Amino acid sequence: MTDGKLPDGFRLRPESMLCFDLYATHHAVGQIYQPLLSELGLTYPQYLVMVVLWEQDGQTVGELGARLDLASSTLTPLIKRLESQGMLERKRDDKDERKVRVKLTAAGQALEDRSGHVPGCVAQAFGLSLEDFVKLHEMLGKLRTSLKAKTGAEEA
Amino acid sequence: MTDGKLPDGFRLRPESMLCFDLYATHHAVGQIYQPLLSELGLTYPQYLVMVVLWEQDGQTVGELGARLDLASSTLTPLIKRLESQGMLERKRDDKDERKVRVKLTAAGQALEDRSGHVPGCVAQAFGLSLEDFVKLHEMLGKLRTSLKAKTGAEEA
DNA sequence: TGCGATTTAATCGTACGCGATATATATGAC
DNA sequence: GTCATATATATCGCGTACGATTAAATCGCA
Repeated sequence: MTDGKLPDGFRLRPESMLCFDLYATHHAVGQIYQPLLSELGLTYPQYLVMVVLWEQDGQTVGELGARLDLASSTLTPLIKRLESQGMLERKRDDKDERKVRVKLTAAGQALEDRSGHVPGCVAQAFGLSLEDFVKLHEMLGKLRTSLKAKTGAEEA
Repeated sequence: MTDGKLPDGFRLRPESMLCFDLYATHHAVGQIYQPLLSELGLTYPQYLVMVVLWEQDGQTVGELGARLDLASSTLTPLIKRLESQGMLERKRDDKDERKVRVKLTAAGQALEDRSGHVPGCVAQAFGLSLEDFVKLHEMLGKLRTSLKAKTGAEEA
């Protein structure tokens, strides 16, 4: 693969293209999350933001974006929707007024417990062995590292 | 994983969540495709539709949707944009007027050659060994099968 | 100190993506 | 043949997503 060549039979058949795999799998995962999250009043991207905040509260919009690979043009409206739902508050940083810090409300913190079953349900739907789970996690991480190096390469 | 339990340390850390992996990797792949496809005047989803049509021309909207896991609410406007760009034509099926058949124009067919470098460029950016490539393809396929069985399960 | 360059969010326009709904066509029971 | 049902696509409203731009705050450095 490092020579930029694909083996015969993999070329252009959508089912054999990794981009298609990721596209379709990402889709299918969304379908699994959707009913679980709608009970909590969250969309899938909103859930990811909450997960990141549950891990560390009070992050800036930029820090959330770095974690989730999202631009402010996506995050700002998304966060405002979560704010209007009472899950969090937006407040300018005291030291640096350019930054907006996102802090969970009590309701936002409480949602972590109410969502405790979600990872287990999803993991069960995955139906992967622990070995495959870890292997997949590793390979996707490696893939992302390679892709991001490539994305940034032309800018240097 | 089949017992719905995650090993300690994987719980809720976004970097360890497979949904996050897929989300972020899907993202990163989009970033790789974007500059390549913008030269061709295509978005990433539009490219996927074209790939499916290059494989077999004249499919119905429903068949395209089945391949790409997309509803008509997504496909209809997307296909209309491709039509207005002169890449394809939409025509009601003679036998069944409910169906819309999508046929490539000469320009749409010609685009296949102009896009010939894309899969190789992307594969190179992936930076995976052939072994990892095939393994990842297999695991994502297995994962999708499991997820789709789960998605349809409640409906039965 | 002053002022241009950089950083950080927000805004805008376009394009997905989906659930719910609408509309037109086809099918089947009788 | 008629009407209920099913199927195929289209439409609508909402919520992402992103590139380009804007505006405000901060920083760097002469």
